[in-house]
Amino acid sequence: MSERPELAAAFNPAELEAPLYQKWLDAGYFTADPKSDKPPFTIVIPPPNVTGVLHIGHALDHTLQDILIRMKRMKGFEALWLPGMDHAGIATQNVVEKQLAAQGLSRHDLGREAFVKKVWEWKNESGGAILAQMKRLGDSVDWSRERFTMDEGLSESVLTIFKRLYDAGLIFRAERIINWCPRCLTALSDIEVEHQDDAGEFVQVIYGEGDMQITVATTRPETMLGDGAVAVHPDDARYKHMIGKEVMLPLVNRMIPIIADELVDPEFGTGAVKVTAAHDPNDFEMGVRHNVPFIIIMDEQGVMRGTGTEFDGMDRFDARVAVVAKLKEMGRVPSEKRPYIHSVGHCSRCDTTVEPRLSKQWFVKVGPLAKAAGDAVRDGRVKIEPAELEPRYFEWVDNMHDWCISRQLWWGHRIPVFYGPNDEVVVCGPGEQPPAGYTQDPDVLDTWFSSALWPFSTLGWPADSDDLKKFYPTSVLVTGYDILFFWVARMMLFGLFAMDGVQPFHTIALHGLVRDRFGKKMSKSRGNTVDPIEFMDKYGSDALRFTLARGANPGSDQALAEEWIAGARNFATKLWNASRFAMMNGATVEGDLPAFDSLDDINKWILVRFNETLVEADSLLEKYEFSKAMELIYHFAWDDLCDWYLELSKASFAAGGDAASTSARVLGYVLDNLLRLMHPVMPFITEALWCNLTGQESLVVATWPQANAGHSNDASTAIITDIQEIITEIRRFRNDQGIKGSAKILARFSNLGPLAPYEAAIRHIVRCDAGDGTFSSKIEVGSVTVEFDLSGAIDIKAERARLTKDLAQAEKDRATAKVKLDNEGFMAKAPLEVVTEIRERLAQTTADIERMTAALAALPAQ
RNA sequence: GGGUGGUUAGCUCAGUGGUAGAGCGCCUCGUUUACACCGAGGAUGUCGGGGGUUCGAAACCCUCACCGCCCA
Repeated sequence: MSERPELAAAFNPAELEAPLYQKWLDAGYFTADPKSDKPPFTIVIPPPNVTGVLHIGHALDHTLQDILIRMKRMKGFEALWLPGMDHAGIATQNVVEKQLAAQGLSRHDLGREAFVKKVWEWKNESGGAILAQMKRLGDSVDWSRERFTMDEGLSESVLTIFKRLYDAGLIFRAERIINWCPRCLTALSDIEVEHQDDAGEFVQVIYGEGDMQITVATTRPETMLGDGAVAVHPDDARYKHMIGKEVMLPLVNRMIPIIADELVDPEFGTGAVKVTAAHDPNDFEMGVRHNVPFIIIMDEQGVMRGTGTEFDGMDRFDARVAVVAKLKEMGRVPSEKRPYIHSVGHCSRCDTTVEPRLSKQWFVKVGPLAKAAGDAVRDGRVKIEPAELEPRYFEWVDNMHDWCISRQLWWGHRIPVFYGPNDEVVVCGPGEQPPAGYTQDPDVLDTWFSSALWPFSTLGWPADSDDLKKFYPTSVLVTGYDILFFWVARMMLFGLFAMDGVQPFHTIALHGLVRDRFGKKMSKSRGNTVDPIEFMDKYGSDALRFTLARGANPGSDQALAEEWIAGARNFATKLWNASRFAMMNGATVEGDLPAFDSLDDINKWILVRFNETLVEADSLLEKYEFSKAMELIYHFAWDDLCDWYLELSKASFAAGGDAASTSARVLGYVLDNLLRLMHPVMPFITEALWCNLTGQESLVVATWPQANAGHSNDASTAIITDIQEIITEIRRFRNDQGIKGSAKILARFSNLGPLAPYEAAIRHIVRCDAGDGTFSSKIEVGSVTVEFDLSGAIDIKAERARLTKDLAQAEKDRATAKVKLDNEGFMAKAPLEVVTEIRERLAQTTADIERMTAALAALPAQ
């Protein structure tokens, strides 16, 4: 056996992790080679915001990706995990604007060019804090390929796709109702708007004079100043006679028509709604249909303008109060409901109430693109895991609205559109120049526009690069279901278009959100957020990773509590100590593994159990069933290996000789392969242990464990199960009798049968010596009898209680079995193996009852 | 309003037709030379309510109730 450095007595992740990561970097293990003969396996990281820090959701997302990448790397794939960051338009601009504000400056004081320069400076100095944190977590990303959505290559991709879409008629400019954030002063796409239930008001207002009066109901009374009509349902008997006539709009004193439109719900409110075509998406639609004027009554900041009333200059919410007060004075408010809980849109970046606003913006015409994106999933080219989330995807891509892509910001990809003196429009692709005298559109593109190109822009597109040829389409996209629409669907839209119908990924593996210990959503306002860095400091990255992987059932949220992570740390410690023990006893990978048939049942059994665990866990990991795979591995390592195999082997290790060296070789094999299997989820501790065990350089580039068909279906499993049962019964007996754990007692075994070779192992575990004595009490397990010499000190009361309890359970079980077997329907229709099983149960419980009844009778009365 | 997921042990969750499971927590015992970040033993559930299908239902169907998420 070769010399190996002794393992530290205690597992100390804090000391272990950073040097190991550096070692991996230095060795270049994470760098993928496009010229390799190996089949590719590619994941592009969901690019975190350049402003971001690692939160627990990233930790989950990255852990799952790293598990897949590390596993595939070991399986012989050319594994590429491509890292990078998103420029995060609004978020980043906000950060820098805040810094300026601290100096009393706005971005306008600097001017556009200087401001953008400032943002770049900020990015270079303070951006990307998350990258160092990813190293802490152990992400095996290829740092040589790190990308940024604003870098040169990606900017070229943006220009290229913009022009192609424009030329294909899929990008257009139009005046439409868009979501406007009066604080960020920019347009937002539908999905940048979060709907919350807010406490508002629901006010009825009487429009008109004399005979021509109609009462409308609204949650936004201030917008009445911009009303162009009143709408009712065409079949509404209450209002049929008024359709086509005009009413007086109060406060403004303008005559507006009453129109009929199917969109109006006669059941809702008064059945009559005001139509503010420039400030509400539904009203806009009706406005278009009925030629209602589009009257803009607010400026960009949500201040009332141009109504020609006393309300001009008031903030929209102040105006709401003032308008209602005035209408009340006039006796025009017959009813008012407050609070009225209804859904209101908020800016996803700053939470300001969104203002629908008529505005000229650039849009992507999503119809044909979304159709292709839907079809790619429908025809199976792209799989969504878990499949239960497919309906959500379809619901969205099949009903997608045109995508507003222009943003009134300075930080981002500037829209490559130039306007001539007579409103000519020229779109410039990469390297193209506009005609002299043309001016560029001042707006930038939605951040998600460049993110949508991520799976191929990062690989060199539009150039036909080696990377693109080797690594596209990517293998799997791993992300939270919360950005299925923001990001995933958009990559499908653009990927299929740009890559001539080749999908950006084969599989979309969706995970859920990390929630607090009670399953509540984490939020700063609730104060229930957790910091993954803190957990890594305290328990190690492996523990955090294992916890998150163990909680990750496909597509569903997971609760997380600090104790769970402590538990995973305990598991790591267990693994450490078991490995130390194994190596103290000479566990080795040197020499051939002895022939399976030559082994005793204990060694056969652990090989069979490992093989089952490997096959099953491997298949689960391939199906993105991380939680179930972790559960299997955890129980194999802790229960089978530590609690049973190591304990059962102690006797032979203590005895030394051939048996000990055989077990040392088997143990070396199991440990070697278990560490390989666990490496993707716990890379640090497994690396440390495995290198120590095998003397090899690194587990990162070791091969994945091979299943061994020969290690299966063996009678050893039944024998070990019997041994476990006997040991458990003896332990129960000792416990019931109040015998101290360390105390050795005399025992005599009879009828051990095939278990006879393991008597020493059993005795060692349950601390029962052989020898002459007075064997006054006994237990029976199956056909085996164990008699004890308790020097007459048996606790009869405890023994009777135990037997009585077990007897009751056995009688209950027998009754259940009997009912089934007496049931003609069951006997006629149940499958044979089920009937056989119940018959066996009946026989077993009957025998148990007989035995326990006799044992009870034999107990001295007391 | 449309869609969708859920309701199983104190808590968080597995369990898609054949005697109810895990982790954590709880109780008892324990300084047995890997590990107290441990070991051994134990307690705890008419599987949300009601109906149905079936020899057999936590699981399949219907219905009700209550939670959640997405979209409008």
